[in-house]
Amino acid sequence: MDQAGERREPTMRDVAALAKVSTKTVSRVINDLPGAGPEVVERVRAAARSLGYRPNLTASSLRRSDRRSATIGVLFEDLSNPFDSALLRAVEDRARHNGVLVLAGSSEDDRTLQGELLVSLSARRVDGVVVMAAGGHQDALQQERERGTPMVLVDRPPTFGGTDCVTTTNRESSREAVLQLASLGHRDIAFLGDRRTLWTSQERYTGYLEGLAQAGLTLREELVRTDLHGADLAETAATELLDLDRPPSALFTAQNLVTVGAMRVLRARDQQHLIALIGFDDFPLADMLEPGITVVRQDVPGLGRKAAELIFARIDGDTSPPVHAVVPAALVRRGSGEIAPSAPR
Amino acid sequence: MDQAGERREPTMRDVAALAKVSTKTVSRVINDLPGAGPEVVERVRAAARSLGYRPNLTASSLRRSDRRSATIGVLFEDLSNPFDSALLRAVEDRARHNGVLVLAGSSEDDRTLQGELLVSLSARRVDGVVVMAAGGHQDALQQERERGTPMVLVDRPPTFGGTDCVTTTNRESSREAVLQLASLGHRDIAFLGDRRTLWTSQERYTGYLEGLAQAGLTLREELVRTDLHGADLAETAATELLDLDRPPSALFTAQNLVTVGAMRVLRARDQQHLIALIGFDDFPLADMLEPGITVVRQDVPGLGRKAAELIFARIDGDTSPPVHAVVPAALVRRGSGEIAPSAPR
DNA sequence: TCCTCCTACGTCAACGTTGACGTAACCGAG
DNA sequence: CTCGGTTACGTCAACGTTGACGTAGGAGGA
Repeated sequence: MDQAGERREPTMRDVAALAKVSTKTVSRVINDLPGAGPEVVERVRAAARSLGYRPNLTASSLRRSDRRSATIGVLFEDLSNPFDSALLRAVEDRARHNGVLVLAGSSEDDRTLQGELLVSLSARRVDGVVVMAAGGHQDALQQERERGTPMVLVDRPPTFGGTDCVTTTNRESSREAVLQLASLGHRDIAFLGDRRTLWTSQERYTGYLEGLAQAGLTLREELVRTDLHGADLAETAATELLDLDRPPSALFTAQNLVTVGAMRVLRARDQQHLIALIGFDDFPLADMLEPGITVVRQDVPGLGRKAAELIFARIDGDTSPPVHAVVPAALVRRGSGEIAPSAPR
Repeated sequence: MDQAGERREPTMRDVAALAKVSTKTVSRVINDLPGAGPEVVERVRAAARSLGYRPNLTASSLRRSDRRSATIGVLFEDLSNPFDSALLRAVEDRARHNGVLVLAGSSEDDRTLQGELLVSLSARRVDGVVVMAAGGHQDALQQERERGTPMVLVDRPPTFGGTDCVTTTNRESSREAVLQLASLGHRDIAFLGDRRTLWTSQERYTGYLEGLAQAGLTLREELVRTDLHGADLAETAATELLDLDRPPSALFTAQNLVTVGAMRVLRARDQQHLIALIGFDDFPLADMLEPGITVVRQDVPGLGRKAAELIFARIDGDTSPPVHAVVPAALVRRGSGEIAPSAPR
């Protein structure tokens, strides 16, 4: 069997020859354009079928005036992360609806890699890109945007103007989580966050501060731990926090993997029923744990749908002012966030 | 700001004009081909940079003799499923290494949709496709394959010849799981499986039968439940099984979501420490549950890497006989699979 | 000195498709 | 019967790029 098949793909010319018409007429039939009589249409269709003809979209988009490739780029941090993949899926569904396919890539939160992928995408002349911006400066994104590429940022807003974005209620929901803990009597609430370069981390931290302030609590700086990228760093930080002379009675973990790391530590010390925990971002089976993990759940499909809507509107020529859409997240109470402080001091 | 930027992309012609050379020379410089003097190279590079020139890969691949698009298609069941997305990520990493991007789509185990996506991919002239075949007949896949498109199937083998595939040790690992349960004294081991049309389900069921036979146990047909697509159906089935007059003392759940459904039921009835459970396919946090869930863990990155290796070899013209690569899975003992039968009868 | 070979370019056409435009045949109205 | 309009095609060139091939000029050998 020929894996690298040598057969030339049939072209419009082949179909035209078989149907005894011009290639232009074949083009009309294939694209359902008027100007072809019924019997010619039938003849062309039959010829195309018998040759196994498939239109070549790359040639077509090269020649077409709108220059559309019917392809968009999606550049997320890590496609194997449940958050990212759920987002991708939501975008994909909306894209399919428009007959558009998705070129997907993982930037690993690395600006260089993100830039390279962006170049690869633009070399393929995608109609637009949906990007989860890597932390730090966004020069490459801005440059691409200024070249005219329709662009929507998700999860994190642009640091430059003129570009749509979709984010969640990071600050408000974080504040709500902290207020929930405070209302139970917690006075020592720790913050464990991801990289400080990430906008979401900053926003969630701000929400934490607002929550403390609103509850009349004072910030204990030693209870704030940031730059915890990955569950392992989170574990270390959680251990250190719990080993303090005056340890926190509640933890607010501001990211997925940070929550997991903190959970591991609590379980290892058998403190999961003593120390309250609220995490940002839901994860599968959070309800099956003992206790169930209270989380701020983002509306991931909602984020993806909105991002897709925006990018397709822009591709279709919508020139209204840039939008910053905010999709509300919700506090899901499952137990771990409803633990009262054990021994008030 | 112009979201739908009207600026025409600079072309080789523009660069050539500015550098006062022919487009062919620009082509040589851009592609690092010999036949351009050092100062011309510098002039062209400068012109390209100042115009912000970006090569148009679609035009290039149209004209090139090898006709490569440097893009492959990936068609999985559901990109938001952790198994699928981990697989995608592994393929993507290998692809990036070759300067290749990935067009990704979810077929939802629907043959029609899979066929449509396949057509979309081939219209974009992808260099090859990696497919998780939808259940049932694979006519569309076979047809595409016979047109000469390099193709590798993952997770499920082709029902037609001449095509590479990569699968895991479904049967052997299932047998091992059942033998593990039998060795603890379990005689009533239930099987809960996904759609019977799926090859993996069939293989895992066969492994279950082999395990029973090898342990000298007789099959009780009422303990076999299949076609459980999704956690909800699995819940119903598990409930019914546990309500039998002579309920199983151990469950072998042959798929991800089926395991989750069964777990929910066990927990709801507070039997998670009484009834043994082994699931096929690992999932995040399986170790954090009480008890930890014993699973057959597939080597997902290994599967993805192998699939990518095969597809790129074929794209590069490897015409050796088709391969069926098998990546070993491993039994991960965490507790739920090590529960002995409570009251032997 | 003349011829050959090589280097560094340029010219031209073609990849598969479609926009712009041309034209022959036909139709209905005046 | 003529004229304007419409329908159903066809012709041609161009999208951005590269393969095939041509050529001027210089280097080098006999």
